[in-house]
Amino acid sequence: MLDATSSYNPMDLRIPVADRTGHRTVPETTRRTDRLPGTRYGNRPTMKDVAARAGVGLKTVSRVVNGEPGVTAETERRVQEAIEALGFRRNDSARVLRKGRTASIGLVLEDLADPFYGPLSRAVEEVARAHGALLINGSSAEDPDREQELVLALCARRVDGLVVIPAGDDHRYLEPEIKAGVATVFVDRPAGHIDADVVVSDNFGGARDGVRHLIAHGHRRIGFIGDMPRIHTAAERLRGYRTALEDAGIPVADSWMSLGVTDPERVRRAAREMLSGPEPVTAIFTGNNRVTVTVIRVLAGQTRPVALVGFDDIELADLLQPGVTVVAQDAAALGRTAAERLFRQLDGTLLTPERIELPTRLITRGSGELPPAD
Amino acid sequence: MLDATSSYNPMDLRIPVADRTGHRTVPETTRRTDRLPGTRYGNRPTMKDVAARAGVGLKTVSRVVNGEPGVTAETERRVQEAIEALGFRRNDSARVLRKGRTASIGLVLEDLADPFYGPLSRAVEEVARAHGALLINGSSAEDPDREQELVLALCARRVDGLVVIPAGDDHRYLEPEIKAGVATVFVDRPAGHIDADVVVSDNFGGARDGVRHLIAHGHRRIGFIGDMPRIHTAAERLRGYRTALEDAGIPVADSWMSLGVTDPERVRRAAREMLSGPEPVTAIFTGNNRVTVTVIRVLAGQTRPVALVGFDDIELADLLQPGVTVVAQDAAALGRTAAERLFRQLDGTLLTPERIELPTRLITRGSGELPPAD
DNA sequence: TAGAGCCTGGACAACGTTGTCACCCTCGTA
DNA sequence: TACGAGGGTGACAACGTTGTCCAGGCTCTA
Repeated sequence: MLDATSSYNPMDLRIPVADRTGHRTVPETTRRTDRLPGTRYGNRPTMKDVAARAGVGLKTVSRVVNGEPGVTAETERRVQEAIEALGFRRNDSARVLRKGRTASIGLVLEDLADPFYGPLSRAVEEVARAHGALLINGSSAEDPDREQELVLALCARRVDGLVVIPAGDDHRYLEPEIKAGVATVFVDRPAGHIDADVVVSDNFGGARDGVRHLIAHGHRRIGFIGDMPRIHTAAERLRGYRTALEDAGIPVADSWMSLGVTDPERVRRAAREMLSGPEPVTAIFTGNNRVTVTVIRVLAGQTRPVALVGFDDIELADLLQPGVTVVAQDAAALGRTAAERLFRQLDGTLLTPERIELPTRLITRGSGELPPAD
Repeated sequence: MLDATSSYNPMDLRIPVADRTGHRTVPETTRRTDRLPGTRYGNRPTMKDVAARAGVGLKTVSRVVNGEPGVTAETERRVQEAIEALGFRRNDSARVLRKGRTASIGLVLEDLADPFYGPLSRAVEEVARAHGALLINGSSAEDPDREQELVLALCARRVDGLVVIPAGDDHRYLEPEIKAGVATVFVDRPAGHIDADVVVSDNFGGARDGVRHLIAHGHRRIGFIGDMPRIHTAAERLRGYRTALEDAGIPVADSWMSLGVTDPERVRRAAREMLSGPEPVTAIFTGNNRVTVTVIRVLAGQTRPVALVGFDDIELADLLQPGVTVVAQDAAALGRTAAERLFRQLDGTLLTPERIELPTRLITRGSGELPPAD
């Protein structure tokens, strides 16, 4: 992972999973000597330099820079002049060390490139901005180890708070951090084995309603294609699917369900399988946006019309023929709610962890209203 | 912007545009007293605490934590034990102050929620990760002031480098920073008034090819709907459009062009206008993904078929009727290339600023091959 | 005129870490 | 026994900022 040929070699952020201290265990050879003293920060001027040039004390410069009272207009002018002349900019690293707050929060999600997480991330950023904090992002790529590595690196940076979309299902490694005062909110999926704030969509209810919708339009054989049930959202949606069928007195056939398939090729195969055979499904419920998109492609190649309801809204869904009926969740609202709770934790106005469930919305556009064709 | 009712009040990151020092000018009343001494970082243990507990010197703890040689197995064991018992984690803020590198880079883009920037951002993150650095993201919302504010806040944090998708067209404010050693790469659009690394798509060539494609299919009256020409990409695409028409000897009518419209309502109106009147256009070239999506909706409501080529690929474009022909750019490649150049600057292996242009690709799917219907 | 009180400014320590350097101990050799 | 070499260890300063505290000069009043 580390590029040993590079001479840019900052502190290693990779934290071995077995190790909570944030220390490196990489071989000595990948390390480089420190930058020479005097070249740090490319020789940026400090407050001391400004003070010398303005002929005032160090603290006076600090006062001017921070807009603190107690400096005459004339002194302030001299200081400003020196600041301008030297191109001084306050070093927030030192400030952070002194003040104990970093004014930054961390967001660990699955994949920044996923259209579902973009709006979520942006919403978190906006709330952070409103509170004067910057946002540090990281993608876990659905890998629990990488999630932990990222989270602990952020803790070592002493971010004030964490918004985490969990990849793993055990977050006890965060206990010491939370105890030490790192505000933490889990989004989209709950935390594992620890008591923490959680903001999720009503995955169960949404999936159940989506499948009920298909049943209401006459379908009895309904397929389900979703992610690995070890992912909480996937499991909940599967549970909603099962519940809807059971409530309607429809026994579920194993051949209708495809779990844990995620790459397009396997999704295609799974869809084709449940659409063939002696008792093919007449409708499909898809467990997330990526699966939906792939299944749409498969259905476009079918002669017989097959009904479809997907979890997550997708762009242009209304322009397809037929329009795609979906169970939509509000990604931005998830992010916003989570971030707001985070800052309320930091305020101290929020004390007991809570689980918040945001409603989903069924959007009918045609594909979910097709009658069964058998 | 600052939430004065909140008791979480970290250092203000908003930097007045007229002021380069990073100091605050907000009214005194929004400030709070410092956290009480002793409560900083929620009372996290330091190396000193670990040293005391293990009965060793401070420096020995540092050595163990950093995997430096020269510690006996027995001493190391005692230190590790103390680390474990106290839940110590190294404070990277202090480390950063001492070492002069932050192992983080900043990415300022327009909107994290835009499907074009998600993959770009992810690509930058991956490269950063490979170099052991974290990524701090910020959205400028296409506001030059906000861009500058963000960039300078990141500089105050002493990020090692910056990847910037400019919103403004004057970046002289970055000169002192670059001189001070902050690596900088501009992506998607060039920097204004400074000499810096730039990675862009071939906006001119892509647009020209797209419009040529329409001309090759018999169109003579071709509309253009794009963003404000003050945005470099928009201007380049407009230039490509004009060039293609001129090369074909087709005089351009003002009524065919709609510039600077960006919100869906105005895009709709602009499209309808160029589709009505005595000499309606028979084809439209759209300047970016958002405009394309809106125009698709308008065209879906038209009885007469109108050809369409859009800049930027969009998801599901192949499943629409007809499929949408686009000029695609590779967002991930833009991000990757930029980030790699950034780290080469930090290496010192990259000395002179360069302009890199990545090719675009015309993807024909049907909408661009419709013949003119007049 | 003296004392009180305010305004301005600066010296100093502290935040938690790392680099430098010197110390001590052990071991091997003269 | 004395001495040098070398490995393990810790004291100390420094990174750049901010909070505390105090000094000196001023104004105002009794």
